[in-house]
Amino acid sequence: MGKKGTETRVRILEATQELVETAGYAGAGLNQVIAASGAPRGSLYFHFPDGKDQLIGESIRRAGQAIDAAVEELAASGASAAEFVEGVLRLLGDRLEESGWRKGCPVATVALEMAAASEPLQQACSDVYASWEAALRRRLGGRPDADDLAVTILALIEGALLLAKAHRSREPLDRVSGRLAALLS
Amino acid sequence: MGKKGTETRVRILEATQELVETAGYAGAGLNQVIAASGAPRGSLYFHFPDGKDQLIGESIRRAGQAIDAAVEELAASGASAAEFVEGVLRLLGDRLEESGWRKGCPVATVALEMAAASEPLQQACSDVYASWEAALRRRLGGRPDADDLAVTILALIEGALLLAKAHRSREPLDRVSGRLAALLS
DNA sequence: AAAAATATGTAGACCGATCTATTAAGGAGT
DNA sequence: ACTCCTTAATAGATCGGTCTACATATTTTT
Repeated sequence: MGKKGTETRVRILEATQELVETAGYAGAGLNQVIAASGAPRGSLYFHFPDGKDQLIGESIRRAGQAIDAAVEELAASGASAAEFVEGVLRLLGDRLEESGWRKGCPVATVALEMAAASEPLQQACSDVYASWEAALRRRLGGRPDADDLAVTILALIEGALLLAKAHRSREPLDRVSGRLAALLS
Repeated sequence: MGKKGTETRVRILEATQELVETAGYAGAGLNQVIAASGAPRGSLYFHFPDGKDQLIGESIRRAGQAIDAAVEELAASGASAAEFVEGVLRLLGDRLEESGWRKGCPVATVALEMAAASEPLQQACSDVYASWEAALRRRLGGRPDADDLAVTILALIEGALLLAKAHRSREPLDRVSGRLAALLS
């Protein structure tokens, strides 16, 4: 794959990521992707011959990895487990607010839309969540209840992010932050 | 409003509720609503002259009240706070699994899709969440940290429901259930 | 009570816009 | 010269929404 080709491919993926996170699978049109990325229609189908499903599937996995990397970085520095999770909530809250309440969880909307529709996309979302859960479990390693706790923390983060987006306010994130100590005691 | 008219209005709302919960705002087409409800196009626009936004707004609020009523019923019977929340999780888990992983939170998908789009719909979702939060706060009444706790429990429920739908499995709900005691201690 | 008049609701054809996807041809890079 | 990639026209389906004609209740008038 040539240099130019790879660049457009990435531009298309980035535009898709952005649009899907804002409007979901059905709400993000390929025409919008084309307009936002600057790539023409034919290029889209050259790089993603299987169409919208392939495009969004790849963009979901890509977004998942980006969050994964950011969390992994936080995991290395944080002191206590509670401080680490607080850091994640702060990071996601910043991202959400700075984007004008558009960028919450890049997977959630598609996961909800596609749970009963496209098998491959449902799988992509499931995989991303599993990978985040694994990252949390590693960070909480050692505890006897690390499995339950990792799922619970992930649910708490996702739920708080959902409420924050719905209310257009950081308050849910902050309030949840304050209850972490009890959960991780 | 005559009897017949009210009946079709309700049939339309019920069909909308079902479709929106499965596919979201953009994914639920009015043609599908018409087909599922059996009502003709003209009736839809007679009962909901402001179109799709009005239709989905009303259906969201309606669905919110239904969940509210179910939770209120549970609140009366449950013994401890933890047992009460466990009951809610069991109820929602049953609903989700029995529907073939289609019916999770009737508000979440639209809330995520519309946070940065339609103001009235964003408000509708925000209101429904606020009313659920108030119901939880009432049930937890007395505790000094009831405010924080209500938001945290709601986030936990929403997050667990999201993960359960994404993975098509009750496991997240069950694991979260097991950690409630620590949170509510 | 019968008839006329007025709401109330149903029915579906139709509109322009937009959707995803395909196609055949040509330009750019190596 | 040959592959990689872009370009834009186009297809066919579906989208939300409007419109007119019709049927069915409900009330008003005689």
